[in-house]
Amino acid sequence: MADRNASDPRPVRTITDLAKLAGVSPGTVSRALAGKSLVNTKTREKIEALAREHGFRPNQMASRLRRQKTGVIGVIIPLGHEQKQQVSDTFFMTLLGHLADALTEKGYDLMLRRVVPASDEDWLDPFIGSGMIDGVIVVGQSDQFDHLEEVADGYRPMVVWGQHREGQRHCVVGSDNRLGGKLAAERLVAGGAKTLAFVGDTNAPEFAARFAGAKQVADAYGARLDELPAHVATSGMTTEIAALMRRAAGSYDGLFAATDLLALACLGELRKLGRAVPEGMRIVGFDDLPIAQQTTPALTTIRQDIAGGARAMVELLLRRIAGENTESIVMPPKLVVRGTA
Amino acid sequence: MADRNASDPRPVRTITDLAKLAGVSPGTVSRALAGKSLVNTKTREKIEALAREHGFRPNQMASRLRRQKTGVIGVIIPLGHEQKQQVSDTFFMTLLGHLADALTEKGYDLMLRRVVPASDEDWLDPFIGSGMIDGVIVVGQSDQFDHLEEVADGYRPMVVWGQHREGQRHCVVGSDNRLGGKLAAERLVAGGAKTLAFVGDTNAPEFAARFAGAKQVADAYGARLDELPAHVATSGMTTEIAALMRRAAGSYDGLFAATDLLALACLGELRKLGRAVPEGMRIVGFDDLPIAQQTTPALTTIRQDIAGGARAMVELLLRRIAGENTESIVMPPKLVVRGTA
DNA sequence: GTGCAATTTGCAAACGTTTGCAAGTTTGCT
DNA sequence: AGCAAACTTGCAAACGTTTGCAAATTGCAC
Repeated sequence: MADRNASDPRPVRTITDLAKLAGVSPGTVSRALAGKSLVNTKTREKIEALAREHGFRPNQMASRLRRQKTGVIGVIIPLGHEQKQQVSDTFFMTLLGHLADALTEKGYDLMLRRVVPASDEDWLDPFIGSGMIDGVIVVGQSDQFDHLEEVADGYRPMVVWGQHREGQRHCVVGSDNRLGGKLAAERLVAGGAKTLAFVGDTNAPEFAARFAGAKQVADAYGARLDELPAHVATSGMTTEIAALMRRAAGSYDGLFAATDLLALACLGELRKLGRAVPEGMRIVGFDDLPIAQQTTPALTTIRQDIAGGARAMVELLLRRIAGENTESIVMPPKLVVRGTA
Repeated sequence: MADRNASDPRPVRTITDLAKLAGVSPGTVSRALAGKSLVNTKTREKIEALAREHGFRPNQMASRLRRQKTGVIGVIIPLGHEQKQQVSDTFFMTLLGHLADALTEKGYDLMLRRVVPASDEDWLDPFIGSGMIDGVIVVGQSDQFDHLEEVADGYRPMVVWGQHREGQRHCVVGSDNRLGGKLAAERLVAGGAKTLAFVGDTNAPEFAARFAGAKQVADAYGARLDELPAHVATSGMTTEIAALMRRAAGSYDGLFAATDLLALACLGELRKLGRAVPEGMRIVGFDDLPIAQQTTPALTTIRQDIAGGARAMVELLLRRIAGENTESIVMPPKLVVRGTA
């Protein structure tokens, strides 16, 4: 408590202050605090003690400027043109949580930015060129596939979460959405469903792939698969789904929802309409968010390994920062059978 | 496209490079790019054009060091001692989303850090003292109330989300949890419930206040209110709640869950046990997360204004950074009546 | 043309670290 | 003792900006 109180006449702010106090040069203090082996154990201990006593921390801004390395990874979330689309999208937020953990573990800090590409052509470059971050993770491709390709040509340390396309140039990590779609459709068909509907907006590449996979299976089994465009915006989603379900309840016996959240909404609406699940309507979701276990009946869904994906993105990014060239990673999703299909 | 391609032999990296190109001094370039009025319109335009052409952005690290201002706000999420407690806690994540929006709007960047105070005594100071952030927002008090008080004495630009206690020294924004608890209990009692249980861990100050409020009402109406300690960890929560509900189903006719997520779990388990809601058991949650609308029956709950809270925190923090002294803000929650009570 | 104010610019000193190099010190060995 | 090798330390130059001050330029009125 000695010198730490607010009335301290001369707080120790810089490494030079501390050096004077310890009777050594700033350079030595720097080395001591950095834990380098070049400094005598006794002086190091003295300096460390002094630093602790005065609550001194070297200024990161200066350090990072000098070392030309920020120790910060930018995480940028492009929001679709539907303004507040994913304000609280559980999936992205969960991914973000895991990213934070993975980055912390590797000693990096995380700088978060949410942007609306539609309203700002130049959404990625200012972040990249700011000199504030060593690399960037883009969470979701939104409708910016081409722009990402372009940026990737000139900026190496970038990893994107999203859908992989043959021959693309930006490094991406994501699930095999097509496979996921197949698994979902297979499960529905296996349960006896013959007329299926895909609930979701196929403008997003991920969703389009899920639909394509399901379509392939449906065709193979001679089942029908229609597209029911629904938006993932949290507010208003309920009423949209309600209308959709009223129309759909009679026409289909199997639902493949692009997202657990959508599946959840469908489930709720169907129940209100008195339609039995899974007997009258089988449902498969996508993501396997924690809530999927909580519904009744619990949601049958396609599991994405979010934590694993986050770890993979971080690892890839660090390798890229180190100068390596990395391939994209496509992770296989898994069918999780519960009560709705 | 002229000089921007990768093969550019001498990229324009520093303000000095650009200065040479423009035939002026670095100082002038700096002033021009900063939009100061001290520079001739013609030279400014020339410099701006050049900057655009070469895709030049001044290095933020250097700028911030020099100006002693980072333009970054730290957001730190203390995780309870139950390690992965809120890995994907929807409430905190939603709050985070709104914080990101509010900060962006004010021209600040957001630096995210998640810490486990239990395993690291010194979780807040390194962030504060790093010189990387102009201020910090702490999302949730966890069990660190005293530590926050201590830090607040020496560090002004800090705002905390959490529970307000009479005479506390750190600036806090949060809901009137006690009032929320009262509203919940009142609703339960009004529906005819006589033996109530609070589901949640009262070690967290927020939850304790919710319990206290409910207790007060229960006492006033001569109803019973027991405490059912349950943890909010996402994994394992389901089984814990399952056990709890098996024991509770017979003994109570009203449940006040500390969180919508808990309420959801209870609802699911009770349904499995064949207990009718709300007829056999009335339930009130807390938060009013989007999912609360999706359950069947939809969840009656206590609504917190998350977006408003986020905006308030940011505004308060900026005022504090500017040197003002600010009072805490306690926001009144609202009862949202739906199907479970 | 001269004088004086108003504009524009350049100069150079910060901001607080890190680090290559060289000087200084200790240690170990003959 | 003497000398080389190993270990510690100090010095000073970066990192890329911003900004107070002074110098240079311009404009304007006399």
